[in-house]
Amino acid sequence: MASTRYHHGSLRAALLEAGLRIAAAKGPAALQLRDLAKAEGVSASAVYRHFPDLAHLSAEISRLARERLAQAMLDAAADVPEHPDVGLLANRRFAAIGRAYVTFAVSHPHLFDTAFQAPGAPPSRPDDPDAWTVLNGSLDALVEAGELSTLMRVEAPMVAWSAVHGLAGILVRRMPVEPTEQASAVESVMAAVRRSLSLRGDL
Amino acid sequence: MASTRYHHGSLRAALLEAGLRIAAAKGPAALQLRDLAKAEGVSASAVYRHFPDLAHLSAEISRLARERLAQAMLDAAADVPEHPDVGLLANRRFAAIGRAYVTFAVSHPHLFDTAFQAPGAPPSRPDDPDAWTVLNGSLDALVEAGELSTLMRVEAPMVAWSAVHGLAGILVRRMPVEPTEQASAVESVMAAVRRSLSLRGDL
DNA sequence: TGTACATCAGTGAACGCGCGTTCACTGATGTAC
DNA sequence: TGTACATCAGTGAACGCGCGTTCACTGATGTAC
Repeated sequence: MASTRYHHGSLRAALLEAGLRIAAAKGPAALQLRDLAKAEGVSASAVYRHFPDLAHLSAEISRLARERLAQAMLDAAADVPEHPDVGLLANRRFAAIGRAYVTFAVSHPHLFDTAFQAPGAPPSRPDDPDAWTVLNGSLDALVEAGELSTLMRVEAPMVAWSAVHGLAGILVRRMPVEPTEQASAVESVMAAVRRSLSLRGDL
Repeated sequence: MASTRYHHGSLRAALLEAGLRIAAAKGPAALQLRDLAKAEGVSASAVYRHFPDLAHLSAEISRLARERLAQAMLDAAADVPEHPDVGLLANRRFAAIGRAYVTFAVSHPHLFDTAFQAPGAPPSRPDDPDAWTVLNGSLDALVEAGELSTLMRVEAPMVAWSAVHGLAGILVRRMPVEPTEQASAVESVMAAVRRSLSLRGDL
């Protein structure tokens, strides 16, 4: 219905969506102004009605990619079924968000790259949701449930994030890991994080 | 002495060195054929005497960056003083190569990016030295010294590498970590890896 | 309700730039006799 | 030892391309009266 209109109506949002699509398919280097405009059937100069330049546009797309990742983590945590043992539940949710992080990276490697590429301009607003905040919320729940000591709580974010972020990066670039080993690699690293934080091993 | 000669003499090697210098200073995106040629005072087309195209040249530079990283790990291990307790020594060397990995990334962030960027072409020969091999050698030494179980040995490479690679990536992109926290973040993650592999805590 | 007009959101041609690459060439080097 | 010549490793001008961006413009929209 919007295809033949002279006024697009929501070009800004449409450009961001097209950017996510293009980035997911071809990687952040494929975010080119002319291609983004063409994807929406619009002239290249129309983009400048909504963004000062390409750097700002791709910064927004990068932020959206990070938000998708964070949302995948939230969704994974919400998918964990309720359980009377709140400690077990908190452990399972913590595991779920870690797994979701790696799964997102493997499923959408180009989007993962887009999320953590230097975007050339700072995004206009902070990530919402934000992966770091989601992780810390999960750790707070573990402390509240008495599953994680307040001492461990201090270093837990860096320990957990380093592990899953590194694993994600390794799997995305397919470094020395064969595809068959991927699943076991994920479980190995998740279990290692739990051991290093003295969390339960059996979930 | 080679500056005014019509024949450069060792242009291939010089281009690779210039590439490392440029990549270290400005990142892998700055590896442009004309700039590389200019850095050696040579016409752009001279490059084609030594490389089929830019993709192959940058693939070699990327490989050299990875080799530098691996060499930094080897050097760090070699710098650990000898000790009668071979178990302690193996632990210290393992810690040293992990620290060296992160230190290299923080000290040469652009080179770290260059090492793990998709280079557009496969390198002409395998990495030598190779970081993955160095890591595994270090783990073998731990097993030989009776410090690491053969069961843990299986998953140890992915666990250790994920942690340091992830930490390196986080610190390089300065995500939510303030500079003052960097040193403690490194020690936290290193200690976490040791705990997760049931290695000694006191080195 | 209808009309005038300011404002908004597009068009499309053009610009300048810098990129990787090609091409015909030429100076330097090494080897055969 | 000196010379002819094939080969190697450069030059430098040119090409085509695609990029982000600018500019004068015009069609569509909404608001005041």
